[in-house]
Amino acid sequence: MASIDTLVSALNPEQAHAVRTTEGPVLVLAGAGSGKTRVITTRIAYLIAQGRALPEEILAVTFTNKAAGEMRERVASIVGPAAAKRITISTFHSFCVRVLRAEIELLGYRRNFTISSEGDARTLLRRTLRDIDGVQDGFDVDIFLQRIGAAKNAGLDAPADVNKRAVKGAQKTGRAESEAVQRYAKWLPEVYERYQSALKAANALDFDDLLAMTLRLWREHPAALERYQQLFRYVMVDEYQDTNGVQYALLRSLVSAHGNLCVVGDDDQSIYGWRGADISNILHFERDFPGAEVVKLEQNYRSTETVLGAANAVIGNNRSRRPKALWSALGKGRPLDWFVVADEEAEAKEAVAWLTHIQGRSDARHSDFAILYRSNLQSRPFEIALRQAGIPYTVVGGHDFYERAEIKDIVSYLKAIANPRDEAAVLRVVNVPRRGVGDVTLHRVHDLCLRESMGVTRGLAALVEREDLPSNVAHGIRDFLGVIRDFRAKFRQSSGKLTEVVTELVDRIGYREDLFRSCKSPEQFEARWGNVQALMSSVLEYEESTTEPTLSGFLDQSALVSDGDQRGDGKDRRTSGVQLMTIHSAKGLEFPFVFLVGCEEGLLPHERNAAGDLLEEERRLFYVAVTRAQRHLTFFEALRRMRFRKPRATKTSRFMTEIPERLVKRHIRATPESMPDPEPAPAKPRAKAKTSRPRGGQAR
DNA sequence: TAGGCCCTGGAGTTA
DNA sequence: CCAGGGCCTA
Repeated sequence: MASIDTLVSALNPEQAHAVRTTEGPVLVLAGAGSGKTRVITTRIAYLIAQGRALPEEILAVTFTNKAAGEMRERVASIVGPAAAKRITISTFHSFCVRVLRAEIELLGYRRNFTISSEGDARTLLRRTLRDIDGVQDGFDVDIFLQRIGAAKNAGLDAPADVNKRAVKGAQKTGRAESEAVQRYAKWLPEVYERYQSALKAANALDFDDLLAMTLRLWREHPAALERYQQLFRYVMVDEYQDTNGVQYALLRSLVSAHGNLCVVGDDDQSIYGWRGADISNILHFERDFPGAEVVKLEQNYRSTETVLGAANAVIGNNRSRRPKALWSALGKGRPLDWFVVADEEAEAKEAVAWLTHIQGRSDARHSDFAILYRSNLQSRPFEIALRQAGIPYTVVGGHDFYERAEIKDIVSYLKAIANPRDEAAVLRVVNVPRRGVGDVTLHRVHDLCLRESMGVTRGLAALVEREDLPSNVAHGIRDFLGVIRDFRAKFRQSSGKLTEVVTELVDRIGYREDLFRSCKSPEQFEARWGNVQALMSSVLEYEESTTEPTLSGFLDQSALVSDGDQRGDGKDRRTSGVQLMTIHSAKGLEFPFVFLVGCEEGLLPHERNAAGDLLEEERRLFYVAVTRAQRHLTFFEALRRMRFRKPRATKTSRFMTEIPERLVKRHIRATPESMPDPEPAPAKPRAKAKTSRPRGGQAR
C-alpha cells in the first residue's frame, strides 16, 4: 500500500489541490485526458487516510457499472480491498434501486417490484395507448415515451406538468411541426397518467422511475432522506456534465446538510443532452452550490499537441462553455491527415489502405486503431472492407445483449416469477413456446386486469376459470400458470442455487427444442442457443460473485447493465482487432490511432441538430472524437453518400473548417469534377451484406 | 369464423 | 424490429 503523501505529491499542483480540498462543494473541471479518475480515487483514499471519513461514509457515483468497478479497483489498490469494499461506489441507478428495495413500500409499491426495460416500457405504453379512446392511430409510441422520459428526467413527475418539458422537447427535435406537437401535447397528460398507473399495477418501475421515485421518496418521507444524509458525509460524482434534473435534485437533497459534494466533469464533453443530461448543471455549479471551489485540470496526458490544437480550436467556437485550453507535454507529433474520397465505399477502402500503411511504418497492433462514426449506419462499408482485407475488427455497441429475443424470453420468465404482477413480462412469455395464447386472448386478459384492477397472473387464472375458452387456450394458460407457481416455490426454497433452477426452467418449458424448431439454419440455432447459454453463464457469474445471491438481485443487475458496460474491457480489446464504434460509445476511451469518418455536413453535425444548442452538442461530439486520439488522428470525408437509398452530394463538415490549416494535411482522392454521374442504385444493394451477417452477430 | 401462426417488407441519430 | 396480410386449425 503506497503512502498517501507519496501519491498526492506525484500529482500535478491542480490535481493535488482538488484532492486536498475535502470540505464543501468542489467542482473539478477535468479536461479530456487530464487524469480525473486518478484525482477521484486519490481523493477518496485521502479522505480515509486523513481520518476525515470512514469508508462507509463515502459515496461515489458514476454513470456506468464499468466505471464503478474500475474506480473500486483503483481505490482498493491504495486503501486495500477490505476498506474499498465498505465504500459505496455505484451508478445513480444502482444506488437508487438499493434505496427503493429498502423503502419503496412507503410509496405503495411492493418490494419485489421489477425494473422494466425500455422494450417492456414500450409494450406497456402501446397497450395503454390502445385503452384510450381517440388515440389509436397516427401516434408514435416512441414520441410519448420520449416526452414522458424527458418529464421524469427533468424532475416533473406530475402528469399535469408534463407539457412544460414537452415544449422544450419539441425545440430539440428541431423541425417537428407545431401541429403534431399540439396533438401530442393534448394527450400527453392522460397518456402519462395511464402509463404510470399501468406500471404501478404491474408493480414495475421504468428506468427513469428509479431516479424519480427515489426523489419522490425523499421528498415525501424526510426521515428516509435523513438516514442517507447522515450516512454519506462525503459525496463524489463522476461525469457530472451528464447529470439530469433528477440526479441534480437527488444530489442536492443528499448533501444539503454538509455540502461536501465534489463533482468531476467536463462541460465540453457533454454529449447526452438528447437523453436528458443538462449541461447547465456543470455550468452553474457555483450558483447552485455557493462557496464552491473550482479546480481546472488542463494538462492532458493523452494526446499530442497537434491533436489538442485541433480540439481546442474547434471547441473554442462554442458559447455555452467554461473557457479552458488543454495543453500537452507530449510534443507536437505528426500533422493530422484528411482524406477526401468519392463515396462511402471509397472511404472504407481508403481507411483500410491507410491503416495498413501506418502499420507498415510502426509497431501498431490492430487494436490500436479506432474507426469512429456519428451513426451506426456508417459501420457497414468498413466491416466489409476490413473483412475483405482480412483484418480483424470488433463492432462495439449495436444491439444490447439483453434486448435479444432469446434473452428477453428467459429474463421475462424470471421477472414473471419474481413479480407475477409484471404484465409486460407475463404477457410476453405466456405464449413462449407457443401455447395457443394469441393477441386476442392477451387483449382480453389485459382488459380484465384493467377493469378489475388485478395483477396479470391472477387475471389469467380468472379468465380460465370464468370464460369458456377454447380448450387448447385454456390448457396453454394452465400450463403457464403451473410453471410460474412451481418455479416461484423452487426459487424460494433453493436459494443459492440460481443457475440450477434457471437451467431447470429452460428445460421445463422446452425452450431449446422450441428454438431449434423456429430456427432456419443450424448456424442460427447455434448462435441463439449460445445466447441462452451466455445468459446462464451470467447467472452463474452473478451467483459466484455475490454473497447472498437472489433472483431479484440477478434481475436488478441485468436490468442495470448500462451503455458503457457492454464494450469490452481493455484486455478484450487487445485481442479483438480494429474497434468500430459511434463517437458516443468512444467517450472515455483512448486509442493510439483514431479515424474519424463521415466528416460532412448532415452527418457531423447531424442534419437534425444543425442549429443552436444542438449544434453546440454536435461540436462537443466532434471534440470528444478528436480527443480520443493519442498519437495520431485521421479525418475522412466522402463527396457523395447514400441518403435514403439515393446518392447525394455532400458538403465538408463545418467543424473541419474550424481546424487551423497548418495542423492538417489534405489528401484529395476525388473532386466534385472527377465524380461520375450517380448510377441508378441496384435493385437490392443490401442483399449481399445481409446474407453474410448471421443473426446474433459474430462481432462481440 | 375467429384466432393464432408465419412470412415479408419497410425502415433508421446518438445509449 | 414492427406491422400487415395470407394461410391454417379448432
